Amino acid sequence: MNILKPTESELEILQILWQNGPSSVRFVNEELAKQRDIGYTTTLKLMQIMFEKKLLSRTEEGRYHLYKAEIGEEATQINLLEKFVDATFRGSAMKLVMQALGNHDSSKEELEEIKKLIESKMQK
Amino acid sequence: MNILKPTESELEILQILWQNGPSSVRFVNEELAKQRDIGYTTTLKLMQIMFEKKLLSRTEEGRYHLYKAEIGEEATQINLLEKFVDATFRGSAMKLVMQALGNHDSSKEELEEIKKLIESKMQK
DNA sequence: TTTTATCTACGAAAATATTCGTAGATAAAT
DNA sequence: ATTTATCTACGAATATTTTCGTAGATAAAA
Repeated sequence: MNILKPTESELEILQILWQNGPSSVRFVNEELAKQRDIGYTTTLKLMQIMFEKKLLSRTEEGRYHLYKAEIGEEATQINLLEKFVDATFRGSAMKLVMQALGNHDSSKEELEEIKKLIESKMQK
Repeated sequence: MNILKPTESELEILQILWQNGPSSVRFVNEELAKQRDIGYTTTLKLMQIMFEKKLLSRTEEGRYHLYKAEIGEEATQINLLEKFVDATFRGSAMKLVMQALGNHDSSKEELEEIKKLIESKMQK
């Protein structure tokens, strides 16, 4: 569907919408403001631009708008991951995985889950 | 040492220097030109800016300069990975690993290597 | 009904990143 | 020795992203 790469600010907004579902500008702005300084009209403008780009859709709910992410979280992650692996790890997803496993603590359950995935892939 | 986040163009240049060792602007430009349209003075300017930011160092070799990456490849990867995981996977490195494993083919040897790493982590 | 608060639309400033033209110096080629 | 090629430095134009002020509309409060 969408091949656009969201900017950093856009991704922040998408995250909030993915986590909370369709939301008003006011709500998104308040969430963003928890993380950093940002004015209401800044958030509004960003979301309007994203609407033009079709990254978001919106419905009129009385006087205000309810915005909804038009691109899926997982599809976007895959898309961005692809580009990130190319740019940072010269295309080697394995290098990235090793790096991520090496530098982030993870629970036994998570490791177990990954192990299972690997074993299933090794079958083939 | 360096906490700066290189831009996309800067990362491209760093990759070339990491792969080829200290290089002239001319060489870096030719490598970049293989990937996309870019003029010599554009590359020069980028590298001069990176020199100012201390991302690169340089030595005078006769009439021209030899540039060298001042930040390590692995340290940079770890740094960027950290930010990427936060921005794209809300901090869940495991999600990223699963996604990367799921969407990229990998050889039995590579999978074996990862499996070993996981097993060694599970010991603890 | 007048004031106050809250929303959208819009334009433009500010910040950041990328691109390139021009000038001056030096080496290489003719 | 003159021309040509190649290098650096520098400034500025472009492009992209982020930020916010202002104006107009409508609802809520006083």
